[in-house]
Amino acid sequence: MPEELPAAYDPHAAASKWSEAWAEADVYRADPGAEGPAYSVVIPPPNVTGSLHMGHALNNTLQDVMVRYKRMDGFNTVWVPGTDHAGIATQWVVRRKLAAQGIDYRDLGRDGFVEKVWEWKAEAGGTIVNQLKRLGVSCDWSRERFTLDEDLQKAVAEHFVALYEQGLIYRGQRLINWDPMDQTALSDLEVEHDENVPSELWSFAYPIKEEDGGGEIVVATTRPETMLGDTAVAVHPDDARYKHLIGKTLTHPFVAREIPIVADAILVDPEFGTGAVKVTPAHDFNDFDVGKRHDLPMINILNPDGTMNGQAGEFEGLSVKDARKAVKAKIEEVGLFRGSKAHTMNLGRSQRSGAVVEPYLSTQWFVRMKPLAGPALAAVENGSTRFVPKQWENTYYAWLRDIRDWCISRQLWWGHRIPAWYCDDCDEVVVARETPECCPGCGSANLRQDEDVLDTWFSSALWPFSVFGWPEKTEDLERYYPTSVLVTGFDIIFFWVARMMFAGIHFMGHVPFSDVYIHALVRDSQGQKMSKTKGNVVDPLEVIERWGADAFRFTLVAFAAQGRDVLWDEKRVEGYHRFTTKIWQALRFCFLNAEGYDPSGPMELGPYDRWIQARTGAAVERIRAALDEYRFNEVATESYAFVWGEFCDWYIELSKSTLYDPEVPEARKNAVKHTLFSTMGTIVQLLHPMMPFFTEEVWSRLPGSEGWVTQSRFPVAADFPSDPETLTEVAVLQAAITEIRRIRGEMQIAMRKPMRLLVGDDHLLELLKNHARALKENAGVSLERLTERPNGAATAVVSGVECLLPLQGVVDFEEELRRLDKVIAKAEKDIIQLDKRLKNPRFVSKAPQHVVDEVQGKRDVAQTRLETLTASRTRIVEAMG
RNA sequence: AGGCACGUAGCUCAGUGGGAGAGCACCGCCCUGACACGGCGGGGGUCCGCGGUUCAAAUCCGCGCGUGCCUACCA
Repeated sequence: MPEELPAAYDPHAAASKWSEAWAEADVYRADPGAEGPAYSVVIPPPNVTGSLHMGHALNNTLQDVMVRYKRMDGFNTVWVPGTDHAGIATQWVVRRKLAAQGIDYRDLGRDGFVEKVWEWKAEAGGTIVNQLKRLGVSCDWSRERFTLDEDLQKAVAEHFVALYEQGLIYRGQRLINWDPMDQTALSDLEVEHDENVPSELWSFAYPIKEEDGGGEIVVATTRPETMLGDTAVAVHPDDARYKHLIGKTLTHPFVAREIPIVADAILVDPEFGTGAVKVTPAHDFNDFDVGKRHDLPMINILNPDGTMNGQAGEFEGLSVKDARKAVKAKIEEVGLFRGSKAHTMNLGRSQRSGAVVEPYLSTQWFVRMKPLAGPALAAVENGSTRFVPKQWENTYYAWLRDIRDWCISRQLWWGHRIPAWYCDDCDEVVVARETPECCPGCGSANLRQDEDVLDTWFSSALWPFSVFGWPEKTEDLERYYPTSVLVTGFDIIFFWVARMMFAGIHFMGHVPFSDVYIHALVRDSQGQKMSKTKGNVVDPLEVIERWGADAFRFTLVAFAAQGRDVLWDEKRVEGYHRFTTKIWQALRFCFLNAEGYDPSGPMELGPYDRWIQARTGAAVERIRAALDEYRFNEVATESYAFVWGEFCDWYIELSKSTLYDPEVPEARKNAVKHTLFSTMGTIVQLLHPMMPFFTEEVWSRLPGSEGWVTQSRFPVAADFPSDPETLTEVAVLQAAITEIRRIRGEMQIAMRKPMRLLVGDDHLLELLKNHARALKENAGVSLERLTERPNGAATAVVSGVECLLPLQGVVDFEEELRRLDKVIAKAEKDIIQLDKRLKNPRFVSKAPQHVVDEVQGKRDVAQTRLETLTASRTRIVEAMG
């Protein structure tokens, strides 16, 4: 061996060695001035305080595969990494941390708290970045961004102010989703719905005023406490039961209020419940609309913390839960209770805190979505951006077509402060990029900035261009926007993808990415979503610890079939770890046989060398095609099949017959040695996007390899000459070897027992003669011309030609008889099946000619085979007497 | 309620109109000079069910059953 080759690959040593080397040489730093078409990718920024989970690992591995491939393929490639400030999530984490130290975050005040968050960010923010690095991602770390970086804050301010100036952002009092635990507004998307929550449909009566004829009207509700905020009861205008009551007045039993009975065909389904609906405009989205239609008062009965406020009268101060109990008790006490029945319903909860979300009347900032959604919709419809797999386009369409205005203000301290100021001395609202000195309305200096921050996704929407310096016109922005592909999970198509689309189109005049690759969720092997509460979370770093990043990444790629969830199974990682071992062993083989290798010496390619070259070209083509179409699982399985199934199983084995043959001239041997090394080189190039550390380690040891594999040129199929004749010839050889091995296997004849292969057909004999040594070494047979039929022989049919393996003294004839009966049965079955089609006149007349010919050809082959085998059987029987 | 996926070997999954595939698991033989983390060979499947289109269906269409996910204001 020309140099010391360790017995096994050490993934951890290689990982640290190569990540340091690459970082030191700065090989992944993008240069906008360099040549090549741009290929740019921005990372979906993980939460800055988060840690790497399987979703991140999958997401970033797939991006890295594409980025490394394109970089090797001559593109001017940039992959911008970064992290997200993740408003609610991060605030929540720090709040809890402080609470654990006995500190109430509110005591710190806004500035003090924000300072604590920055401290935490400094401490924890590096975690996920370092974990990503361990995964081996080839990000340009010099371009790392954080969504709260100063220049990104500028971008967000620009975004907000510009939309405001264009009338696309407004401030208004609306019913919004309120999280009483975090005490902040949420967008519709941040509310998750628990399905089929058991509940009760509880009925009570509102007394009709005496002057209006007295009596009562019964309503049903799942939230009795909201009756404190009722300002009407609605019935269907056509409902005969209630028609006469429309316009009558009801007396509220607990608060000094009279409420009307109104007719509303939109809200009321006469079939449901009693057909009469209590209306609480300030605490229910439907009722809010009813309130607007009928100009009803909107009475807010809740405090921000979810307790009842002064409007609730005697119930003030109670939590929703307690108020519900108390209201029910009181209604029963005054005799208005009218029954209850079980009911299941959906319950909205805060995605983050889990608190039951209350529809809540409040003044917030909103983005007017309709004008922005239109172009974002059109861009996908007209193909400017395509989703892979395509089915996700429907999801995207559905949401944008039915979009509602986006509530972007959050009552948090951590995030982008809303660039709006209110004048204390007049009603002026100032929305500005820079802090205004004084009120433009009255000149007062008493300006207060809005206390709230913006929805985190409001800044994420800008990510594909803010990371490149927008709103400044930078060289990066010019060169790398729009980006090439966005790789992300389907769970944030609405949150993020759609919003980047309209922001990109609106501000940059161009979609932010041409492709959106949507990958699946990583689940456990039972198909369950991984979650801490279920305890089925797999930590990617532990997997890397056990098997190395290369095998781990390869597994993720192999699992990433389009449109299917990844059901994690660590056995697969073990399998792909063995794959690296296998390649390592192949490398050892190369070195063990490298003696006398002269890269510049004379070379004469043999058939096996030409064969593996042609096969390599075919593999390159398939792997490139799979990469180009994001068929990641095929990239992995095609590579695996080629390396193991063709290079190791066949080429290396066949090469031995050349290398170990003293008759073969040196030039042929030199060509084999060269082909071994050069094919190893191609293999690690093909595998590099998936297994960066391993391939760099192998590459570094290959004689003649220059530089780093990560900077080498991705293989091109055209560089590998196709050679149909050799392909056919070797295929015949493989068929012969396989056939003989099967006979040996089935008849339990060990390889070390030599056998003779008798071939009568001249053409086949000539062909096989060229491979006599390969036959000897791989099938344990010596080749002879068939002159006289031996007494009792096994029959191998190779490309339609009968070949005999004399069994005299090797095996019991009974064995061969049993084997023959089996293969004869198979041949008969084949013929019956093929005949079924050929004897069908409609098949012969209607199917394309080439298909008919193909079937006929197969039938002929099977027929010959059957006849040969039957004849052999007869002879065996005769030989046995 | 609507929408979208999915249902193929024991397990995890490829396979979108021409005789059912891979990996793992299983069985048999083999420690042959890269590799036993290996080699060679083998068994195993009403392609969820029913109907239809077609010369031909795992593949296209319809209905049904099952599973998962997304969206939705039924009080």
